[in-house]
Amino acid sequence: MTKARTGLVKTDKGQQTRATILEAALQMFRERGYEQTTMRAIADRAGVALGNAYYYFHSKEHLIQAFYGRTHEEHLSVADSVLTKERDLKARLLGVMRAKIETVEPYHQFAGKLFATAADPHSPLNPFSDESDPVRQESIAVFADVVTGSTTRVPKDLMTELPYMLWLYHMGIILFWIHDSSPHRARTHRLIDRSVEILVKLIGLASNPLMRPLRRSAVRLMAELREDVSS
Amino acid sequence: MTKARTGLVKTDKGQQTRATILEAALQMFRERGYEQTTMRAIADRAGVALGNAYYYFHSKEHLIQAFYGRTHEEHLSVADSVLTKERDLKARLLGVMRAKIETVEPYHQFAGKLFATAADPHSPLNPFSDESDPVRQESIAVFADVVTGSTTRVPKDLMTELPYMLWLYHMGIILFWIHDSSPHRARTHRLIDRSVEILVKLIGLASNPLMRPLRRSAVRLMAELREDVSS
DNA sequence: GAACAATGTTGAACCTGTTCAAAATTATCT
DNA sequence: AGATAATTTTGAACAGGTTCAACATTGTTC
Repeated sequence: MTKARTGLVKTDKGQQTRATILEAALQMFRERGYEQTTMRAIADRAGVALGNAYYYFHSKEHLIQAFYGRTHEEHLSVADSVLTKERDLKARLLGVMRAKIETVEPYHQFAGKLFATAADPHSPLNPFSDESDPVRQESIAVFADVVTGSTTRVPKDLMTELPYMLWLYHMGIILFWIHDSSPHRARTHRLIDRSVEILVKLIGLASNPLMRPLRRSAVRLMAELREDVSS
Repeated sequence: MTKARTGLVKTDKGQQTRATILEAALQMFRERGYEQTTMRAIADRAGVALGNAYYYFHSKEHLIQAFYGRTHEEHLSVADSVLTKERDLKARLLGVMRAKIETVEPYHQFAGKLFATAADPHSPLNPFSDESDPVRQESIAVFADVVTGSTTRVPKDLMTELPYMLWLYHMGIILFWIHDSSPHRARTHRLIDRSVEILVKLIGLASNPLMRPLRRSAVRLMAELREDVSS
């Protein structure tokens, strides 16, 4: 049903051209933002014809997806180095979240457009879409690791859903970050600090027997949420 | 800083033309979706020249804003009738949420694009932007009413932030609804049922002295979130 | 190496959102 | 009414994303 993978590359030369175009695009996106960067300009800087850019990227939006994958990989590696060092849940979550923000910072200016495109359910960039499933799964796996690799014990039923919950939480933070125009993104950092603290408290509380009914409803709710997404 | 109000209307005739164009637009959006509807087609159906549509709506996106305002008003009135009948917090919140979904249902098909546009921080449609402030404030006021008009007592510090929290929650539900392709939007309705139940439980728990520290951090977090938005 | 197929590249043409100067209409004033 | 100003309407022109048929290059087969 969904489109084929972006870009038809069968040759080394093809690979090379594709990379050149992507490089040109990301560079210009950083320099003058998404809107201001014209497909013609990208092709020019890459030294290819306009049509050639479309041979490798079905649309201007698909260039965003490439960016997506790139920062994602970067985040994976930075997050990984945090997760091998720390055992404390709070430190782990904090580290991963900070890594995310830092990874993505150079693109703050055009991240808005990115997210906007991504919000459209018909867009392949949509974080809930089939097409972004691989990236999403990896992302969720990171949050699973955050919890399982920590010293905090989590009730089994919650453990099933917690990674996805944290992923959603992290999407919320990204949303805030996009709107954050404070110097050095200070507010986002403060928000992360505070929200992580609360989350960790909540996760701690979750084991309390008093919390059981609430926890169960929350878990069931999440399960349903996920079901909808993947169907 | 921000643009003047959409559409410069000084005359009855102007008002009339504006309405005709908006009507044509919404109708076509419903029929074939946002993307498929061309500004030229809208102008045609409204029986005016292309440029004239732009005289009343600065851009195609601004037509969405008009739609926004319209469903908003409709929701206000439906919600109001619920809030005068019911005293029980759960029933009130449930009623308001269901009213929202029903109001917005006819536009499900192009709501995706709507939300996508809205997600861009530079867009005037952005629900956090100055330009949508009036609508947002009214919306938040509804949720304030939901709580204060109910029989449930809420700690004062929480009460300050709760309406905004509920508004955010409602945005989340809308986001889910947009992605919901189940028949009759069954999943969204189930999600509302379950999440409202949880929320009401949580609000009940919030008065518990044990919850005080957590509640306080949550409130402070929210206050900060809002601050960022309005600055 | 010649013939053929697969892959990559080109640029003109198309579509649609948007702008704008000029024209038409309507309101206001004397 | 006539003159003048304000408002509304027009359509041509522009810009940038996208498509596509033709051309060029590279790989494969005999």
